[in-house]
Amino acid sequence: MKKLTRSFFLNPDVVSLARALIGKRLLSCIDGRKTGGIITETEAYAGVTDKASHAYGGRRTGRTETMYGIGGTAYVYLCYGVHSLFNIVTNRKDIPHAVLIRSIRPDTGIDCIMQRRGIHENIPRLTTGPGSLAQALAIRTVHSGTDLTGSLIWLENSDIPSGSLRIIPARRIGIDYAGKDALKKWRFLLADSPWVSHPPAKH
DNA sequence: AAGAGGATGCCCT
DNA sequence: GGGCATCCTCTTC
Repeated sequence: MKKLTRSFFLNPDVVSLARALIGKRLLSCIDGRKTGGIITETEAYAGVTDKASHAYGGRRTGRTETMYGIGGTAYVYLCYGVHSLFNIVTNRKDIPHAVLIRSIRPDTGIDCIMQRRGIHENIPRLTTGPGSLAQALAIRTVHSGTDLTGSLIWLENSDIPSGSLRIIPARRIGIDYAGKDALKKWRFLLADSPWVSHPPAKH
């Protein structure tokens, strides 16, 4: 299947891009093993104007520096001292937009993923939630700055017709400190998929 | 130089 | 629904 190229990641609308990533495939070939699957859950982080973003107000530190690079770069950081969280930097250089990939449905290297996760069945817990997903694909903080048009971590189109995808917007997770921005529905989920970390409330 | 806390996950009740 | 693991990054002194 066809690898996504630079132009895809340069979209200036990070919220649209987060939605467009649902149904694409995320792959890694790390430690000699190819693993990946269909993206089922994402969150948009809109840089300097988004209180939930690490780059809010133009913050620029050693950690966040990669967010200021060109779209199609990985931004990986450690959360709670335990979990690596994988983001895709978007937009042109110096605009620190990013999309957090929260969940995938695995379709490649499932045995390897089960081994890395210490789980011996193919169940949603394997690759849902950003920390679990990064562990499944062996993505660690050393991979921050990786070029996503290369051959270590990359994205592909899937064979799912994009018109057939039902996508649900929802509030982002774990950003209660972000005031009004915490209410924005900038998380996107594949409808009715069990491969998501926080299913939306039902009515 | 030191301390607080975080875009989480897992296990317990 | 609550506690805790675990450590890096950033802020402040």
